[in-house]
Amino acid sequence: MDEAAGPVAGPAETGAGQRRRGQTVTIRDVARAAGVSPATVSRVMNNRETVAPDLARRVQQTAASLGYRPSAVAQGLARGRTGLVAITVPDLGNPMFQSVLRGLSRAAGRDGYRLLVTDSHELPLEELVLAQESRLRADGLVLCSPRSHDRELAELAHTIEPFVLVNRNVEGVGAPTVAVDYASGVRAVCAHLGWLGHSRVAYLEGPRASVPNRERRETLEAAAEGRFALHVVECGSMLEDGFEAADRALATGATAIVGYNDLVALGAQGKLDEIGVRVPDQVSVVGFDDIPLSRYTAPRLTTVAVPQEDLGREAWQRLGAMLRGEAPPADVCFTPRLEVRQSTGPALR
Amino acid sequence: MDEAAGPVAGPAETGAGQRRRGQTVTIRDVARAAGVSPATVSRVMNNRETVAPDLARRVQQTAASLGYRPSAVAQGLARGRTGLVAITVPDLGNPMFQSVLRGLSRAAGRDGYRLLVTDSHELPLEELVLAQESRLRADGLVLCSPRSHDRELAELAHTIEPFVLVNRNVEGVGAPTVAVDYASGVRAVCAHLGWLGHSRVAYLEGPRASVPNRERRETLEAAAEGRFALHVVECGSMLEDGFEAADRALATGATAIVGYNDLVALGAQGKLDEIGVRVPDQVSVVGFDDIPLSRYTAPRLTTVAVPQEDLGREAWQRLGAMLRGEAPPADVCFTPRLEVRQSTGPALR
DNA sequence: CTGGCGGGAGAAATCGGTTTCCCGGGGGGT
DNA sequence: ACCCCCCGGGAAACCGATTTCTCCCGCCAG
Repeated sequence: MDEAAGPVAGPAETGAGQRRRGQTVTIRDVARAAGVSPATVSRVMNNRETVAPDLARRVQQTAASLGYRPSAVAQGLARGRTGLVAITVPDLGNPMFQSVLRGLSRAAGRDGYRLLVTDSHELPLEELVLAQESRLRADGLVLCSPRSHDRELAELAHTIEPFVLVNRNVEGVGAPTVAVDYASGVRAVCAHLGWLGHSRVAYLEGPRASVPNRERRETLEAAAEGRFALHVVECGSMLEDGFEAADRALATGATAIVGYNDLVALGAQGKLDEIGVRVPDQVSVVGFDDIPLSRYTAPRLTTVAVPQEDLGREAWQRLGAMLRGEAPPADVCFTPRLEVRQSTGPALR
Repeated sequence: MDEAAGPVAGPAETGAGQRRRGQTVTIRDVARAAGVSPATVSRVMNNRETVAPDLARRVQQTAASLGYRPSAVAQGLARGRTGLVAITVPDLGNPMFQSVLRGLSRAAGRDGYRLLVTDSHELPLEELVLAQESRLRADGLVLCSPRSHDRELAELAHTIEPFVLVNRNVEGVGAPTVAVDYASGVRAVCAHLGWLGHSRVAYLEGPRASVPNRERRETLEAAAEGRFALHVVECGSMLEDGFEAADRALATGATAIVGYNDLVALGAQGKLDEIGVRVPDQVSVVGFDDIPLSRYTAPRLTTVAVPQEDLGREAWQRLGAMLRGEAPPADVCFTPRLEVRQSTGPALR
């Protein structure tokens, strides 16, 4: 229990620095202890070249010995930038968004920005409020797959600028956009299932507020026309939702189940396994996103692969540019790739 | 109602409130427009009772019509609190930490705090630097399963206070702690495997820097004494690591594989499936954490279940108390529960 | 009628840095 | 030898709020 064995403390305790309130060391304390002005300390801390080398060294030593660490908040106020990027996602528990997060985190981190993460819990109403609030504490915002209505988003757009939209296009909003052409993914799925001879397909529908969901459903409906019967089953976006919806999907007589996302598909697959329905022998299953786990389940999941980390990275390219006052790169739209694995097979006749 | 009492400063200056730099509406703009002092605007915005009702209303209307939104940064500086909590995790991609995050986010959110999330990418060296940096922008910190050495952590503890430790005990650090008694979990696993007749067990080891890993390994080694042969296989903390380590685990002749966590266990299970080794008929698999997916894989994973969201919630209880200046509740240590599912079975002789 | 009391609101200090402005001095050019 | 320019560094304004201190005014009691 060696208590005060402080290896750091050392030469502090100079008669100068009496703390007013807390024991935070301010720039003024350092200035006084080093016998210079706060301005000089600031210059030294920011590596301005206009300070004489020996003076700079002295200030640095003083700062170090006092354990001075500049207040990020005060810097934020003075500089007019916080060094934070806010990101709002519908569900932090979804690996898809985690990957986007990671991509963003890596890219922004390289430029010295940190992430302020907000989970809107799939609630369209809270979403924009949370986004606004986060934006207030950050320099920019990434709105990931927002569930809000176009109109509200457009109305409040000016309150969250600068921001980037990921996984969603909104008419009348001038924000840079990073999107995915899910429709082409859906068509690939249909072609694949058609080739395998499936004639009854069930779609496990995502949250009603989700725009990607609507897009997937509508594209499925359009592609199904004259090729196979499509049954839309209410579901959700999480594992449990898929698990519970599987029964209803089977009840439609479908031989192939398309999940709103991989979580839902895997949840359904779990249920099928539990009730002894073999995948893909009896029923095929398809997901969206290609979350890392899809590669490791048994059977491995056939899914529409989205370049998740790229989404985050591209988002930062645009947001970062705006923060630097540059024009952001043009909007980008990724074309997903159908990753055929083992959860799909010939239709059972 | 003396509206015209000319406190509106700018007589000659074309009366317009010209913005110096950006077009941010400040409290002074509102004050000028409403014909009051900034102090009064501040009082109104913070619902202080000492303002006459009609004046308050007028100020509110002015603020609204100008679209005034107080700067969170300036408030942070003036109030001495930012309303942010920082949390540092080794790997955001691990569902285990996501659940902790969610628990923390919910609990802290109820008290009006937002989360600043930092991923240390399993790098012990960066970890504390990142933590310090985050702490600077937040009012408190939650260090989740830190990989750093006890000594460094103890040395730097004062730079990140107030903070709470999750999933780790550190000698000589006065921080409140929320822990899990993994040792008892490990013993439960051993009892379970022993009962099933396993005599050769492989442990897929996590990151070297992970303290829970060391604890699990050592407890396993101790419990194995005289009961079964234990082979420690180098692995990691992610799906791919488990996938790649599975072969080496099999090569030891083990009939049961214990993964460092669920991801590793599931990765290994994926490999076993791929090479045609049946689980649990030929080999049993056990994980740690009980991430949501473990319930849905085929076969469903036997795992040591940790109350993940509770960890986050309890962490906030302690941090929140400290931020309020109260004494934090006593340290807590959860006892995990062995969740026996389908990935474990009798040993193949 | 007057002193005391209290509530409402403004002036100014403060929070902890950054940055502009300005001044004194040394060096170089003519 | 003189003048100008440049450079290092201090004083002070500023960023946008909060909060203390103070003042003014009206009301009530003596």
